[in-house]
Amino acid sequence: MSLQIYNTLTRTKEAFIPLTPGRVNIYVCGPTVYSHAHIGHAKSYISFDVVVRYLRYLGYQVKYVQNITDVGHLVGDAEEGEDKLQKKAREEQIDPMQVAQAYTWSYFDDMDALGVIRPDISPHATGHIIEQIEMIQTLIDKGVAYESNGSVYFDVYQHEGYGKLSGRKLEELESGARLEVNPEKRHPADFALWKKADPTHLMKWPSPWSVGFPGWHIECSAMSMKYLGETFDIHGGGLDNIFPHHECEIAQSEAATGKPFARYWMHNNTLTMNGEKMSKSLGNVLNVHDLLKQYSAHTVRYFMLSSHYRSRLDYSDEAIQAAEQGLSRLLSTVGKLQETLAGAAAVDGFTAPFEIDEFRERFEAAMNDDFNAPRAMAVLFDLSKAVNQYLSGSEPYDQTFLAALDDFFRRTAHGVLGIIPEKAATSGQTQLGNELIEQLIDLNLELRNELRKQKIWGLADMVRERLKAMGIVLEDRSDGTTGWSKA
RNA sequence: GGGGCUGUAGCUUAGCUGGGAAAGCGCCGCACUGCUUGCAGUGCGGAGACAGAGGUUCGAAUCCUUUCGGCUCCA
Repeated sequence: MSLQIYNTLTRTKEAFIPLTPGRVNIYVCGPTVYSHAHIGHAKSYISFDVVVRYLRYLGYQVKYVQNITDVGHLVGDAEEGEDKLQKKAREEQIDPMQVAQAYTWSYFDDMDALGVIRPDISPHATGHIIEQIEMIQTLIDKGVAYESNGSVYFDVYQHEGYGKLSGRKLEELESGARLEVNPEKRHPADFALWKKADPTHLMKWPSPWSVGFPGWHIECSAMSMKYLGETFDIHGGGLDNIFPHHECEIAQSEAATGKPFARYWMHNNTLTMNGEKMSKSLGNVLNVHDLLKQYSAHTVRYFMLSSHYRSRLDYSDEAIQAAEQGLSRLLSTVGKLQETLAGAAAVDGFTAPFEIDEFRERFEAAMNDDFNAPRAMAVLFDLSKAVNQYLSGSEPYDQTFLAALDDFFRRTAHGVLGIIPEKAATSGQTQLGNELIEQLIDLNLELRNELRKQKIWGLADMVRERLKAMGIVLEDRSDGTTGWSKA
Protein backbone atom coordinates (compact mmCIF):
# COMPACT_ATOMS: atom_id res chain seq x y z
CA MET A 1 0.00 0.00 0.00
CA SER A 2 1.38 3.35 -0.99
CA LEU A 3 1.26 6.45 1.18
CA GLN A 4 -2.26 7.53 2.08
CA ILE A 5 -2.96 10.97 3.49
CA TYR A 6 -6.15 12.13 5.13
CA ASN A 7 -7.17 15.21 3.20
CA THR A 8 -9.34 17.65 5.13
CA LEU A 9 -10.56 18.98 1.79
CA THR A 10 -12.25 15.70 0.92
CA ARG A 11 -12.52 14.27 4.42
CA THR A 12 -11.12 10.99 3.22
CA LYS A 13 -7.79 9.24 3.04
CA GLU A 14 -6.35 9.59 -0.44
CA ALA A 15 -3.37 8.03 -2.15
CA PHE A 16 -0.61 10.60 -2.13
CA ILE A 17 0.55 11.49 -5.61
CA PRO A 18 2.89 14.46 -5.75
CA LEU A 19 2.54 17.09 -8.43
CA THR A 20 6.07 16.42 -9.64
CA PRO A 21 7.23 12.81 -9.36
CA GLY A 22 9.86 12.41 -6.68
CA ARG A 23 9.34 15.85 -5.20
CA VAL A 24 7.11 17.14 -2.44
CA ASN A 25 6.42 20.79 -1.74
CA ILE A 26 4.96 21.29 1.70
CA TYR A 27 3.91 24.35 3.65
CA VAL A 28 3.08 24.35 7.34
CA CYS A 29 1.67 27.29 9.26
CA GLY A 30 4.38 28.48 11.60
CA PRO A 31 4.29 30.32 14.89
CA THR A 32 3.18 33.84 15.64
CA VAL A 33 6.25 35.02 17.47
CA TYR A 34 4.96 36.86 20.49
CA SER A 35 5.52 34.24 23.18
CA HIS A 36 7.57 31.13 23.88
CA ALA A 37 6.57 27.85 22.28
CA HIS A 38 4.46 25.66 24.56
CA ILE A 39 3.97 21.93 24.42
CA GLY A 40 0.95 22.31 22.16
CA HIS A 41 3.30 23.78 19.57
CA ALA A 42 5.65 20.90 20.23
CA LYS A 43 2.98 18.34 19.33
CA SER A 44 2.17 20.15 16.13
CA TYR A 45 5.70 20.72 14.87
CA ILE A 46 6.92 17.29 15.92
CA SER A 47 4.03 15.78 13.97
CA PHE A 48 4.93 17.64 10.81
CA ASP A 49 8.62 17.00 11.43
CA VAL A 50 7.83 13.30 11.26
CA VAL A 51 5.75 13.82 8.13
CA VAL A 52 8.69 15.49 6.42
CA ARG A 53 11.17 12.94 7.74
CA TYR A 54 9.03 10.08 6.48
CA LEU A 55 8.58 11.66 3.06
CA ARG A 56 12.37 11.86 2.86
CA TYR A 57 12.65 8.28 4.10
CA LEU A 58 10.46 7.31 1.16
CA GLY A 59 12.95 9.00 -1.11
CA TYR A 60 11.11 12.19 -1.92
CA GLN A 61 13.02 15.40 -2.36
CA VAL A 62 11.12 17.63 0.02
CA LYS A 63 10.94 21.40 0.06
CA TYR A 64 9.56 22.39 3.44
CA VAL A 65 8.41 25.95 4.00
CA GLN A 66 7.18 27.21 7.34
CA ASN A 67 6.37 30.84 7.91
CA ILE A 68 7.14 33.10 10.83
CA THR A 69 4.17 35.35 11.54
CA ASP A 70 5.50 38.64 12.82
CA VAL A 71 2.70 40.97 11.78
CA GLY A 72 -1.02 41.01 11.12
CA HIS A 73 -2.14 38.38 13.60
CA LEU A 74 -4.59 40.23 15.81
CA VAL A 75 -5.52 39.39 19.37
CA GLY A 76 -8.19 36.72 19.45
CA ASP A 77 -7.56 35.84 15.81
CA ALA A 78 -10.11 38.56 15.10
CA GLU A 79 -10.58 41.09 12.32
CA GLU A 80 -10.42 44.00 14.70
CA GLY A 81 -8.16 44.57 17.62
CA GLU A 82 -4.54 44.92 18.51
CA ASP A 83 -1.70 43.11 16.79
CA LYS A 84 -0.42 40.32 19.03
CA LEU A 85 3.16 41.47 18.69
CA GLN A 86 2.36 45.10 19.21
CA LYS A 87 0.46 44.25 22.39
CA LYS A 88 3.44 42.35 23.71
CA ALA A 89 5.76 45.19 22.72
CA ARG A 90 3.59 47.69 24.52
CA GLU A 91 3.51 45.54 27.64
CA GLU A 92 7.26 45.10 27.65
CA GLN A 93 8.05 48.62 26.44
CA ILE A 94 10.12 47.45 23.53
CA ASP A 95 9.98 47.63 19.75
CA PRO A 96 7.64 45.10 18.08
CA MET A 97 10.53 43.86 15.99
CA GLN A 98 12.43 43.11 19.18
CA VAL A 99 9.52 40.95 20.20
CA ALA A 100 9.53 39.20 16.84
CA GLN A 101 13.26 38.65 16.86
CA ALA A 102 13.48 37.43 20.44
CA TYR A 103 10.67 34.92 20.08
CA THR A 104 11.81 33.76 16.67
CA TRP A 105 15.14 32.80 18.16
CA SER A 106 13.41 31.25 21.13
CA TYR A 107 11.25 29.22 18.77
CA PHE A 108 14.22 27.89 16.83
CA ASP A 109 16.09 27.13 20.04
CA ASP A 110 13.16 25.11 21.32
CA MET A 111 12.61 23.26 18.06
CA ASP A 112 16.32 22.50 17.73
CA ALA A 113 16.26 21.14 21.27
CA LEU A 114 13.33 18.91 20.34
CA GLY A 115 15.22 17.53 17.38
CA VAL A 116 12.77 19.11 14.95
CA ILE A 117 14.58 19.48 11.66
CA ARG A 118 14.49 23.07 10.50
CA PRO A 119 12.31 23.97 7.53
CA ASP A 120 14.17 24.60 4.29
CA ILE A 121 12.73 28.12 4.18
CA SER A 122 11.38 30.14 7.11
CA PRO A 123 9.98 33.29 5.52
CA HIS A 124 8.87 36.22 7.67
CA ALA A 125 5.62 38.02 6.93
CA THR A 126 7.30 41.40 7.37
CA GLY A 127 9.87 40.41 4.80
CA HIS A 128 7.20 39.79 2.18
CA ILE A 129 5.06 42.92 2.34
CA ILE A 130 5.67 43.60 -1.34
CA GLU A 131 4.51 40.14 -2.39
CA GLN A 132 1.41 40.54 -0.27
CA ILE A 133 0.60 43.96 -1.74
CA GLU A 134 1.05 42.57 -5.24
CA MET A 135 -1.32 39.75 -4.52
CA ILE A 136 -3.92 42.07 -3.03
CA GLN A 137 -3.67 44.26 -6.14
CA THR A 138 -4.26 41.20 -8.31
CA LEU A 139 -7.37 40.35 -6.31
CA ILE A 140 -8.69 43.91 -6.69
CA ASP A 141 -7.96 43.80 -10.44
CA LYS A 142 -9.90 40.56 -10.70
CA GLY A 143 -12.86 42.09 -8.93
CA VAL A 144 -12.88 39.78 -5.92
CA ALA A 145 -11.51 42.36 -3.50
CA TYR A 146 -12.46 45.96 -2.86
CA GLU A 147 -11.00 48.96 -1.14
CA SER A 148 -12.97 50.65 1.58
CA ASN A 149 -11.67 53.61 3.54
CA GLY A 150 -8.04 52.64 2.97
CA SER A 151 -8.54 48.98 3.89
CA VAL A 152 -8.99 46.15 1.44
CA TYR A 153 -11.39 43.27 1.90
CA PHE A 154 -11.94 40.01 0.09
CA ASP A 155 -15.47 39.70 -1.23
CA VAL A 156 -16.47 36.16 -0.35
CA TYR A 157 -19.53 36.35 -2.60
CA GLN A 158 -17.36 36.92 -5.66
CA HIS A 159 -15.51 33.66 -5.18
CA GLU A 160 -17.03 30.32 -5.91
CA GLY A 161 -16.13 27.72 -3.35
CA TYR A 162 -15.63 29.77 -0.21
CA GLY A 163 -16.34 27.37 2.62
CA LYS A 164 -15.27 24.19 0.86
CA LEU A 165 -12.58 23.31 3.37
CA SER A 166 -14.47 23.93 6.58
CA GLY A 167 -17.83 22.82 5.21
CA ARG A 168 -19.48 26.12 5.99
CA LYS A 169 -22.12 27.83 3.95
CA LEU A 170 -22.16 31.55 3.46
CA GLU A 171 -25.79 31.80 4.51
CA GLU A 172 -24.87 30.23 7.85
CA LEU A 173 -21.99 32.61 8.29
CA GLU A 174 -24.24 35.49 7.31
CA SER A 175 -26.97 34.63 9.75
CA GLY A 176 -24.50 34.05 12.51
CA ALA A 177 -22.47 37.17 11.88
CA ARG A 178 -21.23 39.30 14.71
CA LEU A 179 -23.56 41.89 16.08
CA GLU A 180 -21.11 44.64 15.37
CA VAL A 181 -20.66 44.44 11.64
CA ASN A 182 -17.73 46.40 10.33
CA PRO A 183 -19.39 49.09 8.17
CA GLU A 184 -16.42 49.05 5.80
CA LYS A 185 -17.34 45.52 4.69
CA ARG A 186 -19.90 44.69 2.05
CA HIS A 187 -20.70 41.40 3.72
CA PRO A 188 -20.03 40.36 7.29
CA ALA A 189 -18.07 37.32 6.13
CA ASP A 190 -15.64 39.36 4.03
CA PHE A 191 -12.14 39.27 5.46
CA ALA A 192 -9.34 41.79 5.55
CA LEU A 193 -6.47 41.68 3.10
CA TRP A 194 -5.04 45.04 4.08
CA LYS A 195 -5.84 47.18 7.05
CA LYS A 196 -5.35 50.91 7.27
CA ALA A 197 -3.33 51.68 10.36
CA ASP A 198 -4.52 54.10 12.96
CA PRO A 199 -1.94 56.67 14.11
CA THR A 200 -0.93 54.69 17.19
CA HIS A 201 -0.16 51.56 15.21
CA LEU A 202 3.53 50.77 15.19
CA MET A 203 3.98 48.15 12.45
CA LYS A 204 2.89 49.74 9.19
CA TRP A 205 3.96 50.03 5.59
CA PRO A 206 2.97 52.18 2.63
CA SER A 207 0.64 50.66 0.07
CA PRO A 208 -1.52 51.89 -2.83
CA TRP A 209 -4.47 52.11 -0.42
CA SER A 210 -3.07 53.42 2.83
CA VAL A 211 -0.25 53.22 5.27
CA GLY A 212 -1.21 50.02 6.98
CA PHE A 213 -0.51 46.35 7.44
CA PRO A 214 -1.48 43.06 5.81
CA GLY A 215 -4.29 40.87 7.04
CA TRP A 216 -3.39 37.68 8.83
CA HIS A 217 -4.33 35.27 6.05
CA ILE A 218 -2.60 36.86 3.08
CA GLU A 219 0.97 36.16 4.23
CA CYS A 220 0.57 32.41 4.00
CA SER A 221 -0.84 32.63 0.48
CA ALA A 222 1.82 35.02 -0.73
CA MET A 223 4.76 33.20 0.80
CA SER A 224 3.68 29.64 0.08
CA MET A 225 3.11 30.40 -3.58
CA LYS A 226 6.32 32.39 -3.85
CA TYR A 227 8.43 29.46 -2.72
CA LEU A 228 6.33 26.45 -3.65
CA GLY A 229 4.41 27.53 -6.73
CA GLU A 230 0.78 28.41 -7.33
CA THR A 231 -0.24 24.82 -6.76
CA PHE A 232 1.71 22.71 -4.32
CA ASP A 233 1.36 19.35 -2.61
CA ILE A 234 0.71 19.62 1.10
CA HIS A 235 -0.48 22.38 3.38
CA GLY A 236 -0.44 21.63 7.08
CA GLY A 237 -1.56 23.34 10.23
CA GLY A 238 -3.63 23.03 13.35
CA LEU A 239 -7.23 21.89 13.36
CA ASP A 240 -8.18 25.24 14.86
CA ASN A 241 -6.86 27.01 11.78
CA ILE A 242 -9.25 25.36 9.33
CA PHE A 243 -11.65 28.22 9.75
CA PRO A 244 -11.18 30.99 9.06
CA HIS A 245 -7.46 30.99 8.32
CA HIS A 246 -7.11 28.16 5.81
CA GLU A 247 -10.51 28.77 4.28
CA CYS A 248 -9.44 32.33 3.53
CA GLU A 249 -6.06 31.22 2.22
CA ILE A 250 -7.71 28.94 -0.29
CA ALA A 251 -10.20 31.59 -1.40
CA GLN A 252 -7.70 34.37 -1.97
CA SER A 253 -5.07 32.10 -3.53
CA GLU A 254 -7.39 30.37 -5.96
CA ALA A 255 -9.12 33.64 -6.80
CA ALA A 256 -5.74 35.19 -7.59
CA THR A 257 -4.35 32.40 -9.74
CA GLY A 258 -7.42 30.60 -11.01
CA LYS A 259 -5.61 27.39 -10.12
CA PRO A 260 -5.98 24.91 -7.27
CA PHE A 261 -3.96 25.92 -4.23
CA ALA A 262 -2.74 23.17 -1.89
CA ARG A 263 -3.73 19.66 -2.96
CA TYR A 264 -3.63 17.87 0.39
CA TRP A 265 -4.65 19.63 3.58
CA MET A 266 -3.37 18.07 6.78
CA HIS A 267 -4.56 19.18 10.19
CA ASN A 268 -3.19 18.02 13.48
CA ASN A 269 -5.23 17.84 16.65
CA THR A 270 -4.66 19.61 19.90
CA LEU A 271 -2.97 18.70 23.12
CA THR A 272 -4.81 19.02 26.39
CA MET A 273 -3.37 19.35 29.84
CA ASN A 274 -4.89 17.01 32.42
CA GLY A 275 -8.01 16.91 30.29
CA GLU A 276 -8.29 20.66 29.99
CA LYS A 277 -7.45 23.08 27.25
CA MET A 278 -4.12 24.76 27.78
CA SER A 279 -4.61 28.48 28.09
CA LYS A 280 -3.11 31.46 29.75
CA SER A 281 -6.32 32.18 31.61
CA LEU A 282 -6.30 28.73 33.18
CA GLY A 283 -2.63 29.19 34.01
CA ASN A 284 -1.71 25.71 32.81
CA VAL A 285 0.56 26.58 29.92
CA LEU A 286 3.71 24.50 29.89
CA ASN A 287 6.56 25.84 27.80
CA VAL A 288 8.81 23.60 25.76
CA HIS A 289 11.80 25.09 27.46
CA ASP A 290 10.51 24.14 30.91
CA LEU A 291 9.42 20.68 29.83
CA LEU A 292 12.90 19.95 28.48
CA LYS A 293 14.41 20.71 31.86
CA GLN A 294 12.65 17.60 33.12
CA TYR A 295 12.44 15.27 30.15
CA SER A 296 14.69 14.54 27.23
CA ALA A 297 13.75 15.56 23.72
CA HIS A 298 13.45 11.88 22.84
CA THR A 299 10.96 11.31 25.64
CA VAL A 300 8.93 14.33 24.55
CA ARG A 301 8.90 13.14 20.95
CA TYR A 302 7.99 9.60 21.97
CA PHE A 303 5.15 10.97 24.07
CA MET A 304 3.85 13.27 21.33
CA LEU A 305 3.98 10.47 18.77
CA SER A 306 2.19 8.00 21.00
CA SER A 307 -1.05 9.41 19.67
CA HIS A 308 -1.92 9.84 16.00
CA TYR A 309 -1.47 13.39 14.77
CA ARG A 310 -5.19 13.76 14.05
CA SER A 311 -6.09 12.54 17.52
CA ARG A 312 -6.09 14.45 20.72
CA LEU A 313 -3.43 13.81 23.27
CA ASP A 314 -3.75 14.43 26.96
CA TYR A 315 -0.67 15.51 28.83
CA SER A 316 -0.13 14.62 32.45
CA ASP A 317 2.91 13.92 34.56
CA GLU A 318 1.88 10.30 34.80
CA ALA A 319 1.53 9.99 31.03
CA ILE A 320 4.91 11.46 30.15
CA GLN A 321 6.64 9.46 32.87
CA ALA A 322 5.14 6.33 31.36
CA ALA A 323 6.53 7.48 28.03
CA GLU A 324 9.95 7.90 29.58
CA GLN A 325 9.82 4.35 30.91
CA GLY A 326 8.70 2.88 27.63
CA LEU A 327 11.34 4.69 25.68
CA SER A 328 14.11 3.63 28.02
CA ARG A 329 13.27 0.01 27.32
CA LEU A 330 13.49 0.56 23.59
CA LEU A 331 16.71 2.44 24.11
CA SER A 332 18.27 -0.32 26.14
CA THR A 333 17.45 -2.85 23.44
CA VAL A 334 19.12 -0.75 20.77
CA GLY A 335 22.04 0.00 23.06
CA LYS A 336 22.62 -3.66 23.72
CA LEU A 337 22.22 -4.40 20.06
CA GLN A 338 24.87 -1.90 19.07
CA GLU A 339 27.19 -3.08 21.77
CA THR A 340 26.82 -6.67 20.67
CA LEU A 341 27.33 -5.67 17.08
CA ALA A 342 30.63 -3.99 17.93
CA GLY A 343 32.06 -7.31 19.07
CA ALA A 344 30.38 -9.59 16.57
CA ALA A 345 31.78 -11.39 13.56
CA ALA A 346 30.16 -12.98 10.57
CA VAL A 347 28.88 -16.46 11.32
CA ASP A 348 29.05 -19.12 8.63
CA GLY A 349 25.74 -20.67 7.78
CA PHE A 350 23.86 -18.29 10.05
CA THR A 351 20.09 -18.44 9.84
CA ALA A 352 18.24 -15.34 10.95
CA PRO A 353 15.78 -16.07 13.78
CA PHE A 354 13.28 -13.66 12.20
CA GLU A 355 12.86 -11.58 9.10
CA ILE A 356 13.71 -7.90 9.48
CA ASP A 357 11.83 -7.12 6.29
CA GLU A 358 8.64 -8.28 7.90
CA PHE A 359 9.02 -5.54 10.51
CA ARG A 360 10.05 -3.05 7.87
CA GLU A 361 6.90 -3.77 5.93
CA ARG A 362 4.76 -3.38 9.02
CA PHE A 363 6.49 -0.15 9.95
CA GLU A 364 6.00 1.27 6.49
CA ALA A 365 2.42 0.05 6.34
CA ALA A 366 1.71 1.95 9.55
CA MET A 367 3.41 5.12 8.37
CA ASN A 368 1.84 4.84 4.94
CA ASP A 369 -1.54 4.83 6.62
CA ASP A 370 -1.68 8.58 7.15
CA PHE A 371 1.53 8.68 9.17
CA ASN A 372 0.29 6.40 11.93
CA ALA A 373 3.24 6.85 14.26
CA PRO A 374 1.71 5.11 17.28
CA ARG A 375 1.22 1.96 15.24
CA ALA A 376 4.72 2.30 13.84
CA MET A 377 6.10 2.51 17.35
CA ALA A 378 4.17 -0.59 18.34
CA VAL A 379 6.02 -2.37 15.51
CA LEU A 380 9.32 -1.18 16.94
CA PHE A 381 8.35 -2.65 20.29
CA ASP A 382 7.51 -5.96 18.68
CA LEU A 383 10.90 -5.93 17.03
CA SER A 384 12.51 -4.93 20.30
CA LYS A 385 11.02 -7.99 21.91
CA ALA A 386 12.32 -10.21 19.13
CA VAL A 387 15.78 -8.66 19.40
CA ASN A 388 15.85 -9.14 23.16
CA GLN A 389 14.95 -12.77 22.75
CA TYR A 390 17.69 -13.19 20.20
CA LEU A 391 20.30 -11.40 22.30
CA SER A 392 19.45 -13.35 25.42
CA GLY A 393 19.17 -16.65 23.60
CA SER A 394 21.72 -19.18 22.51
CA GLU A 395 21.85 -18.29 18.81
CA PRO A 396 25.23 -17.04 17.61
CA TYR A 397 25.69 -13.30 17.15
CA ASP A 398 26.01 -12.69 13.44
CA GLN A 399 27.53 -9.40 12.42
CA THR A 400 25.54 -9.05 9.21
CA PHE A 401 22.25 -9.68 10.91
CA LEU A 402 23.03 -7.39 13.82
CA ALA A 403 24.15 -4.66 11.45
CA ALA A 404 20.90 -4.95 9.52
CA LEU A 405 18.94 -4.64 12.77
CA ASP A 406 21.00 -1.64 13.81
CA ASP A 407 20.45 -0.07 10.42
CA PHE A 408 16.71 -0.61 10.69
CA PHE A 409 16.46 1.10 14.08
CA ARG A 410 18.69 3.86 12.84
CA ARG A 411 16.50 4.58 9.85
CA THR A 412 13.16 4.27 11.63
CA ALA A 413 13.35 5.09 15.33
CA HIS A 414 16.16 7.58 14.82
CA GLY A 415 15.71 8.79 11.27
CA VAL A 416 11.95 8.95 10.89
CA LEU A 417 10.59 9.27 14.41
CA GLY A 418 13.61 10.82 16.07
CA ILE A 419 12.92 9.06 19.36
CA ILE A 420 16.36 7.57 19.90
CA PRO A 421 19.84 8.96 19.26
CA GLU A 422 21.81 7.65 16.33
CA LYS A 423 24.26 6.02 18.68
CA ALA A 424 22.18 4.53 21.44
CA ALA A 425 24.13 4.56 24.63
CA THR A 426 26.97 2.13 24.96
CA SER A 427 29.00 1.98 28.08
CA GLY A 428 32.60 2.98 28.37
CA GLN A 429 32.38 5.17 25.33
CA THR A 430 32.57 8.90 25.24
CA GLN A 431 28.97 9.83 24.47
CA LEU A 432 29.00 12.65 26.94
CA GLY A 433 32.07 14.18 25.42
CA ASN A 434 33.20 15.28 28.84
CA GLU A 435 36.03 13.24 30.26
CA LEU A 436 35.80 14.63 33.78
CA ILE A 437 32.10 13.77 34.10
CA GLU A 438 32.73 10.30 32.79
CA GLN A 439 35.49 9.78 35.31
CA LEU A 440 33.16 10.91 38.05
CA ILE A 441 30.52 8.47 36.88
CA ASP A 442 33.08 5.67 36.87
CA LEU A 443 34.03 6.67 40.41
CA ASN A 444 30.40 6.31 41.43
CA LEU A 445 30.28 2.87 39.84
CA GLU A 446 33.36 1.76 41.73
CA LEU A 447 31.88 2.99 44.99
CA ARG A 448 28.60 1.26 44.28
CA ASN A 449 30.29 -2.03 43.51
CA GLU A 450 32.25 -1.80 46.73
CA LEU A 451 28.98 -1.15 48.62
CA ARG A 452 27.42 -4.15 46.93
CA LYS A 453 30.34 -6.35 47.94
CA GLN A 454 29.74 -5.27 51.50
CA LYS A 455 26.01 -5.86 51.01
CA ILE A 456 25.14 -2.30 51.87
CA TRP A 457 22.20 -2.39 49.52
CA GLY A 458 20.55 0.83 50.63
CA LEU A 459 23.51 3.00 49.72
CA ALA A 460 24.28 1.03 46.59
CA ASP A 461 20.73 1.55 45.36
CA MET A 462 20.87 5.20 46.23
CA VAL A 463 23.83 5.64 43.91
CA ARG A 464 21.90 4.00 41.10
CA GLU A 465 18.72 5.97 41.83
CA ARG A 466 20.48 9.30 41.97
CA LEU A 467 22.36 8.63 38.78
CA LYS A 468 19.12 7.57 37.14
CA ALA A 469 17.54 10.84 38.16
CA MET A 470 20.34 12.52 36.24
CA GLY A 471 19.64 10.37 33.22
CA ILE A 472 22.46 7.91 33.78
CA VAL A 473 21.14 4.38 33.64
CA LEU A 474 23.22 1.56 35.10
CA GLU A 475 23.12 -2.02 34.06
CA ASP A 476 24.79 -4.86 35.92
CA ARG A 477 26.21 -7.41 33.55
CA SER A 478 26.76 -11.11 33.76
CA ASP A 479 30.54 -10.67 33.65
CA GLY A 480 30.42 -8.74 36.91
CA THR A 481 31.02 -5.35 35.37
CA THR A 482 28.53 -2.53 35.34
CA GLY A 483 27.76 -0.48 32.28
CA TRP A 484 26.14 2.91 32.11
CA SER A 485 24.37 4.91 29.52
CA LYS A 486 22.95 8.37 29.14
CA ALA A 487 19.24 8.49 28.32
C1' G B 1 -27.87 28.01 18.94
C1' G B 2 -25.13 25.72 14.52
C1' G B 3 -20.79 22.85 12.07
C1' G B 4 -16.82 19.26 12.83
C1' C B 5 -14.33 15.71 15.95
C1' U B 6 -14.53 12.45 20.03
C1' G B 7 -15.58 8.89 24.61
C1' U B 8 -11.48 1.43 23.99
C1' A B 9 -7.78 -1.95 30.12
C1' G B 10 -5.68 2.05 36.42
C1' C B 11 -2.90 5.86 32.70
C1' U B 12 -1.58 7.45 27.39
C1' U B 13 -3.24 5.55 22.97
C1' A B 14 -3.84 1.86 18.31
C1' G B 15 -7.85 -0.85 16.04
C1' C B 16 -13.40 1.72 13.29
C1' U B 17 -13.97 -0.65 4.18
C1' G B 18 -18.41 -5.21 10.50
C1' G B 19 -16.01 -11.57 11.87
C1' G B 20 -8.92 -12.72 16.60
C1' A B 21 -10.04 -6.74 21.28
C1' A B 22 -3.96 -4.57 20.56
C1' A B 23 0.69 -1.67 22.27
C1' G B 24 3.50 1.06 25.91
C1' C B 25 3.46 2.34 31.07
C1' G B 26 1.57 0.54 35.76
C1' C B 27 0.10 -4.11 38.61
C1' C B 28 0.69 -9.73 39.89
C1' G B 29 3.50 -14.46 39.33
C1' C B 30 7.69 -17.55 37.62
C1' A B 31 12.71 -18.09 35.56
C1' C B 32 17.57 -16.25 34.38
C1' U B 33 21.60 -12.58 35.18
C1' G B 34 24.02 -9.23 38.76
C1' C B 35 28.84 -14.02 44.26
C1' U B 36 22.72 -13.10 47.87
C1' U B 37 15.91 -12.91 50.31
C1' G B 38 17.09 -6.03 48.74
C1' C B 39 16.97 -3.57 44.09
C1' A B 40 17.57 -3.66 38.75
C1' G B 41 17.52 -5.71 33.79
C1' U B 42 15.81 -9.36 30.33
C1' G B 43 12.64 -13.45 29.16
C1' C B 44 8.03 -16.14 29.92
C1' G B 45 3.09 -16.00 31.76
C1' G B 46 -1.27 -13.45 34.06
C1' A B 47 -5.34 -10.02 35.84
C1' G B 48 -7.68 -5.80 33.56
C1' A B 49 -11.65 -2.25 28.79
C1' C B 50 -15.09 -1.22 23.75
C1' A B 51 -19.54 5.58 28.21
C1' G B 52 -25.28 4.10 28.68
C1' A B 53 -29.68 2.50 25.84
C1' G B 54 -32.02 0.97 21.36
C1' G B 55 -31.66 -0.59 16.03
C1' U B 56 -29.59 -2.94 11.24
C1' U B 57 -27.04 -7.85 10.68
C1' C B 58 -25.87 -14.76 10.90
C1' G B 59 -22.33 -11.51 13.45
C1' A B 60 -20.77 -4.48 15.69
C1' A B 61 -15.64 -1.36 19.39
C1' U B 62 -16.49 -0.66 14.03
C1' C B 63 -22.81 1.21 10.55
C1' C B 64 -27.70 3.96 12.17
C1' U B 65 -30.75 6.47 16.21
C1' U B 66 -30.69 8.40 21.01
C1' U B 67 -28.94 9.85 26.13
C1' C B 68 -24.81 11.50 28.90
C1' G B 69 -19.65 13.52 28.84
C1' G B 70 -15.31 15.90 26.44
C1' C B 71 -12.59 18.82 22.57
C1' U B 72 -12.75 22.42 18.65
C1' C B 73 -14.55 26.20 15.26
C1' C B 74 -18.48 29.74 14.09
C1' A B 75 -22.21 32.42 16.79
